[in-house]
This record gives sequence, C-alpha cells and structure tokens, in this order.
Amino acid sequence: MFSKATEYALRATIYIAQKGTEENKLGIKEIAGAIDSPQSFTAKILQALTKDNKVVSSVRGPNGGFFLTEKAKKLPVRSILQAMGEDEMLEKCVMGLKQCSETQPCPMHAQYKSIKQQLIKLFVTKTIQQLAADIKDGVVFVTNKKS
Amino acid sequence: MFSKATEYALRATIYIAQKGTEENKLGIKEIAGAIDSPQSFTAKILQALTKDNKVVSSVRGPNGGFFLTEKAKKLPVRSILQAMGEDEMLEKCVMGLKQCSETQPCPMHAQYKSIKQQLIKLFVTKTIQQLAADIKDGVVFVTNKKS
DNA sequence: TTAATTAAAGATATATGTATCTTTTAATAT
DNA sequence: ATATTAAAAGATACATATATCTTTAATTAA
Repeated sequence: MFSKATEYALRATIYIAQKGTEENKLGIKEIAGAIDSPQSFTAKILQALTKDNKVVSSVRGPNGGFFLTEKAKKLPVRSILQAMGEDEMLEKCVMGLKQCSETQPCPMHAQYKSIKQQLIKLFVTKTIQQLAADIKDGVVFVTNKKS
Repeated sequence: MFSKATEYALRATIYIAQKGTEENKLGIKEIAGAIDSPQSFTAKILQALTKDNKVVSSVRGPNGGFFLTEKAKKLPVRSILQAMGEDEMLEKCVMGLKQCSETQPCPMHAQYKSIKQQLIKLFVTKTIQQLAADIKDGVVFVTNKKS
C-alpha cells in the first residue's frame, strides 16, 4: 500500500503525538527505537515532515527533539500522506489509467470506487490525535512488541 | 497501490483475455499499444506472467503471441498479483507492523480491517474473465481512450 | 564564551523499479 | 533446409527508494 518511508512516517508521527509534548520533546533515538525503524532513515523522514512545520515540529540543541503542536495533532492522518507525497494513491485508478472515470471506467472501477471512498474517509476523518489516544489507552501499538 | 509493473500486468492480462484466443494470439506490439504501456517493459512483464504458464500462455514464431487458456481466464484477478509478487499487499498492516493482529493491533487496524477484506474479496471473487467480459460489452476500458 | 547536545543538511552507498536494446531460441512457411 | 517471425533471455541504463555516515547549525548549560 505505502512505501516504507510512509509507514515509518505514520508510526513515528503517531508515536510522537502520543508520547511527546512541547515541554518533553522526543529524540530521534527514542523514536526510532520505539517504532522499530532505522534511525538515520527515520531522521530524514522526520526532516521532511518538519518542513514548514507542516506536521511535526522540532528544535535543536540540548532538550531539543520532536513534538506535535496541539494544532498539528488535530490534522487528519492524510496530512502525513500528503507530506510524504503519497496521497495521490487515494485518488488514482487501481489499474493506473489516467483517464479512468465514471464515464470511462476501468474494469475494476465500480467495485474499487467504494473501497477508495472508505480509504479516503479513514485517512480524512481520523486525526493523528485520535489514533494516538488509543495507544495511551494501551489498546493498540505502534511497534513490534515482543509478543 | 500497485507498482507500474503490476498495473501493466493487470491491463495486459485483461486485454489479452478479452481480445486473444488460442487461434488468434496477440503480439506484444498490439498489446502494449492497446493498453498504453512501454512495449519492452510490458514484454518483460508478460514473460513473468508466462512462467510455468501460470496466468498467460505464449508461443513463439509466426502467428505466435500471447493468449489465455479457458482455465486461466477463470483464475481470480489475485493470480496476477501473485505472479507479480505483490499480493502480500492484501494481507499486510497499513503501518508496516510485522506483529499487527487482532490481539496486538496497530492504531488503524480496526478501521482498515474491513477495507482489506473488501480488497481481498474484490481480487479473489472477480475472475479475469469477468473483467474482460465488460470490455467486450464496451462499458469499461483498459486503456486511455482519446476522450 | 565555551562545550555539549541534538536536529538539519549534505554526501554517499546499495537495492529495487522502470525501461530499452541485443542476442538467442522456437515455430512456421517457403 | 532456409528464411522469417515472434517471444525468451540476457545485458545494460537510468531513476527512485532505502539506508547510513559526516559535517554543519542551532540551542542550551556551564
């Protein structure tokens, strides 16, 4: 579905939203360790998510690290996809046809349409905050726990 | 969703199923032209789909080309994904967690679960033949028509 | 103001994906 | 048999994805 980079982006952002605050920022080492992702690569990805503070915020130096503003926490999960440049997946044709539409549908258009709508709904209506909240409750996980 | 290779594979296979027969095989030039894909690359992809006659059949020489056996036409669309090595997409976690499951769900597991089931249902219940039939009826297309 | 800390930025390495071109092999028609 | 046709197989080229390492810049604490 998504690239590894985007998978890490989703995990990292939700983890930061859950565990970090402006007062208690999270370092790249903790984040990558927690979500089970390659540290340097994850740093690059967070760098992208931090561009213009679109989704993630950061400060350098001692006690620096990554966090999400309250405003950012209310963003739809789709924002992460957009920041990673992978959000056109929610719009495009399963078979890769440029012209696929209601009037010129591909052979899977009709059936895939409803699935795509549900994907969009999931990524648009769910906020980063909502997904993070479930982690706090301990009902869901963002890393590979040892059984 | 899928790689370009798999998009071409889906279009090519369905096109061949619709237009080709064992008596009237289709050449790579016609296929690539019809589905609007790079010819040489499509040839490589068909080569993969032809391995062990898993999905597509072919014969070399004059009047040679590609076609689908009646048996192959009855295969689920998922067979194409399997032949392309991209069918694990239907099973894996949206966030890339190895351990994601009912007992250890990722934050999107619950909502994504039903979407994944619908994806599986689509690719398992729809046969190549069924999708090809709609093209014959002229209600769907497998290429980029000029408006 | 200096040293320590931590992310940003940049350079580099490797794998995979996308794509083309050439040579070989198999099948057919002459 | 020979020439022709068309896919198979192999080599190659280039772009993007994945990943790491080094250097720089910003922030803080001493």
